[in-house]
Amino acid sequence: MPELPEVETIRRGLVKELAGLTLFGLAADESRVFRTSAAVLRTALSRAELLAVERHGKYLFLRFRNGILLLHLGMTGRLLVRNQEISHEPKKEDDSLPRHLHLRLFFEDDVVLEFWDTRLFGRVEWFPQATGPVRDLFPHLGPDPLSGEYREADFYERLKRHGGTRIKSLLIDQSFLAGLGNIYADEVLFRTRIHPARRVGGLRRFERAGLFTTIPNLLQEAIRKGGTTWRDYVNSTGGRGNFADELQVYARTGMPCRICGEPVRRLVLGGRSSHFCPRCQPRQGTFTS
DNA sequence: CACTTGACCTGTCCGC
DNA sequence: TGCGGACAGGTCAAGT
Repeated sequence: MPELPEVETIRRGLVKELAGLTLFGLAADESRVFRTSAAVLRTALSRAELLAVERHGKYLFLRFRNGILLLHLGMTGRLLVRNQEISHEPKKEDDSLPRHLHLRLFFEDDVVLEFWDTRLFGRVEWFPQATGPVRDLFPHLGPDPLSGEYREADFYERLKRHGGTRIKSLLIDQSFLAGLGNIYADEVLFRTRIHPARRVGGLRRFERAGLFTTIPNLLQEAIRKGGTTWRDYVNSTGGRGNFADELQVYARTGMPCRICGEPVRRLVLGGRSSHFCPRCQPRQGTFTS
């Protein structure tokens, strides 16, 4: 489900609902989302005060005094904050969890954080004794476009190293930029009028500049709308995001382009669907800035 | 090294 | 109603 705007929306929700609370227990299943065993988690996270909720790209982190818990939602992961009293699900650590619910974190004041994931592409991992920036835990990730690490000269410099790559594939490569996924990559390319199959080396200067500014602007706009609910995504209170109304090309195959009326087309690149308008985003590029 | 493909999972939808 | 295939917002390992 979630790309940067959805993860950021969840992060803000968790800050609001969990900040400063102490975690005193957990229930976990044996699923493959766990990179750290439940026994280790249980030991590390008994009586732990939540200090901060942080994010880099699509990676979400719960910071405690004795370490950092990584939560990655993969394709279908959900994080839901519930109140114990109204939750009908297991109330004790040793009760078994319903299908697709993999982790429950019990906080004080009857607050419970639940991690659900049907497709099991998500990930839960404990980094003991981690006290530095969360970014250091994943050095192979590229800069987060909403962080101070995202800088114009560096962006152009790194684009140069991937001249033979199709721009769509590069935009969703998390080692190039952390945060864009299939939806927002397609939307960025529509807004910059760049055909997804074009090679990075063939982009013109105004197109590279357009990408640099459009990427963070689009992400911010999506965050303001609470992210995109397409199929599975919901925020930490179970609510939907409204950015789906703003999508110009993603999942609009065959529907008229909102700018020129030409039917939106779909094409597979690097195994992923790409949606674009063949008139607004010609393969050979546009000639105006 | 740069880049592509397939695997990992489950669920839904669509055509027959 | 059932069955097969295509498709799904992400990452990772293995292939060319």
